[in-house]
Amino acid sequence: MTITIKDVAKKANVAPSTVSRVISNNPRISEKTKRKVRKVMDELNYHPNLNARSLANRSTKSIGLVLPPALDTSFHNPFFAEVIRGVTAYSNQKDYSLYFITGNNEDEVEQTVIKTIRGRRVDGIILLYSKENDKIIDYLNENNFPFVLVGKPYHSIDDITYIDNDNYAAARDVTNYLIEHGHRQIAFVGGESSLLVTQNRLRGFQDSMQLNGLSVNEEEIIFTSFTRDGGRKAVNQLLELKELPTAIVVTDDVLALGIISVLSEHNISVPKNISIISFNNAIFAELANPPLTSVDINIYQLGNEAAKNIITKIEEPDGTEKSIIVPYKIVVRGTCVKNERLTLVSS
Amino acid sequence: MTITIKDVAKKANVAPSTVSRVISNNPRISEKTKRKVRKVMDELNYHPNLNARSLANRSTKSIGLVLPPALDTSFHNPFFAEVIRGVTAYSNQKDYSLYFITGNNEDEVEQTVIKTIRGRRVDGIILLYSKENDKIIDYLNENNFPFVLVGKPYHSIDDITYIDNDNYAAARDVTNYLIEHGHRQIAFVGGESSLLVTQNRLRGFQDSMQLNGLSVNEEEIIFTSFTRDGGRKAVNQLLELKELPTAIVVTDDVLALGIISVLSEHNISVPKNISIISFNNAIFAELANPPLTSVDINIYQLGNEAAKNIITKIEEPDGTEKSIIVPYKIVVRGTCVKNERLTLVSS
DNA sequence: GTGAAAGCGCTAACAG
DNA sequence: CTGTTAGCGCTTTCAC
Repeated sequence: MTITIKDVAKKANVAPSTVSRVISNNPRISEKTKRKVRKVMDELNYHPNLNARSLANRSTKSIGLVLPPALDTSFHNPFFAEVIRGVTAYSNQKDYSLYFITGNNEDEVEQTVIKTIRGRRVDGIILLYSKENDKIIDYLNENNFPFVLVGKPYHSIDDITYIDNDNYAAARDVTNYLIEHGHRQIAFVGGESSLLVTQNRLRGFQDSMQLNGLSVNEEEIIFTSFTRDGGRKAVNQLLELKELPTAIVVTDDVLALGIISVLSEHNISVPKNISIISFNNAIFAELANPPLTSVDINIYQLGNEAAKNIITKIEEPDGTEKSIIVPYKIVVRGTCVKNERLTLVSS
Repeated sequence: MTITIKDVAKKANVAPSTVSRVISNNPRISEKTKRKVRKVMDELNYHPNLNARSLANRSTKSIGLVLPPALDTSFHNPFFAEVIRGVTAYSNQKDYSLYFITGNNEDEVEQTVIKTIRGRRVDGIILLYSKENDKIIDYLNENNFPFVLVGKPYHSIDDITYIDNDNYAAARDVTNYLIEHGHRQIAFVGGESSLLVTQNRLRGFQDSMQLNGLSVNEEEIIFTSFTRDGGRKAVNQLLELKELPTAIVVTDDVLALGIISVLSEHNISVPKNISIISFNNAIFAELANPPLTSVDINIYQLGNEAAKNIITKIEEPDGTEKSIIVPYKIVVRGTCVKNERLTLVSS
């Protein structure tokens, strides 16, 4: 029923091996027979069986995309859709397919990764998130399996190729920006504290504050989840402070959204009563009310570079692919203004 | 280097076929040898080569997820992340993997679908969107390839299994809801008009209006894109009306977000000056400012049922899988209030 | 430049 | 209950 390489060979009066060579565009085949064979392939509407091919040549032309566990609130983050866009653009062009790897919890994800790799379903892996003590990264490293990380590695930073922004610098910039706008009491709200991106942005924030002679209390640093309850938790904690900060550095637009909404329940208006600056410039940052002042981290490019990196790594195993830092920039919109409140905090 | 079924067989003193049977948990193998073989598999850390297996038994245990072209603004819609969550939950449990199929434009998507299917990389397809004159759906239909559609088919509705909400009824409900709240002049804003979901919701809106003796001008029906510019375009068109509507039915939360934000640029506040009710109850509907009154269409369940459907279809080709209508409900939040404006429109 | 034949790692009759 | 034997559809030496 299914038409195979043999059918093509027979009809074109050549050997199967010749057809195979035509498929892979082997230069040792004459243009004449190439044309002849291609014509027959068209007539028969032939499409190669990719499993057979993968089995024979030990290559799948597929790459595995590892996402955080589907039950995590972060799974919904538009960040992933946008990285995947970037990945797709490049991988499609290079004729690579994407395998989607996730699970309901961390263990399931890990098991799926192992099964997929050992099952020889993919030639390489793109890890779409980075967190502390991640077993997957260790597995990949130990087994010398080609992979690239989107984000900063928790350890072995010199042995792992990664694509990331300079989140530390970005967070410093952002904090400096607030300080330049007259803010002195600034809080920090981040996502899960085990996420590397949270940690890096926190350090940038802290260093900027310190270098500017500003103090940060422990209660002004908050970790929470990407839900309304998460936003509520953060806001409640802020409300308990003797004085409300005049500005907040928020590590993610989704988080900012929730905080703004909950604040307005309390009749605290952004940016009039409090300024917010967040990260990622997700697609809806411009759709928010008010539109978010946010750090554009070039998510698309992050994905695109990751794809480029893993594919060349696969195709040139001896090549020495380097990690890449993607630039960022602050996009000023409507959540951030000069501090009008008189502040008694002195350096 | 790679350890195969033969290695396991040798070490366990059985034939390769026996090992194969143990893997597939064939009941005709004694518990004793099963244990023995499994022990050896563990010791050798054996994992089957899935390509070889797929080649031999003509089944991949993979399903293809077809997404809209990555360049479409709709690609970012959190809808997809949530359906995929639903799909994942079920497919993981059933030990199916997911292949990610998309492209930069419609043709690319179609080519990728064909290559993937003919290349025997997947056993079935879940189509994650439904639009007019979709070639992919025709291809799938003509080739009798197992697939299920999330959304309503454009044609051949009796030959295609689909998972959808009753979007027509939902839109009627929503419009009735606004009318019951005193609104008389109501506008409609939808996404791309070629999307079936847009069409179905529009019909529901129109019928409700008509049945309530309310008229709708052509200019009060607007199609636009999921961006701020899209929102701006819609708002501008509304501002040109002799009188601003007191309420809007919006087919998607993302759209609603943009409209609310642009309206507030014009000092038109939601819900004070205009009520909005939208669809999907996306993850950030509750995070918006104000939180969106939205129709919860149970996206997760949509995905879950789709997975269930396609997998049983694959495993029982003679079974008669039926289409499924997933329930919806209006979630009242903060974008919708009673019409306070005096209206002269009479029925 | 092209063909013959072996083999990738697994499953599926068929036999016993 | 288990082993033997042919493939699945392709690629890849090795000849010529």
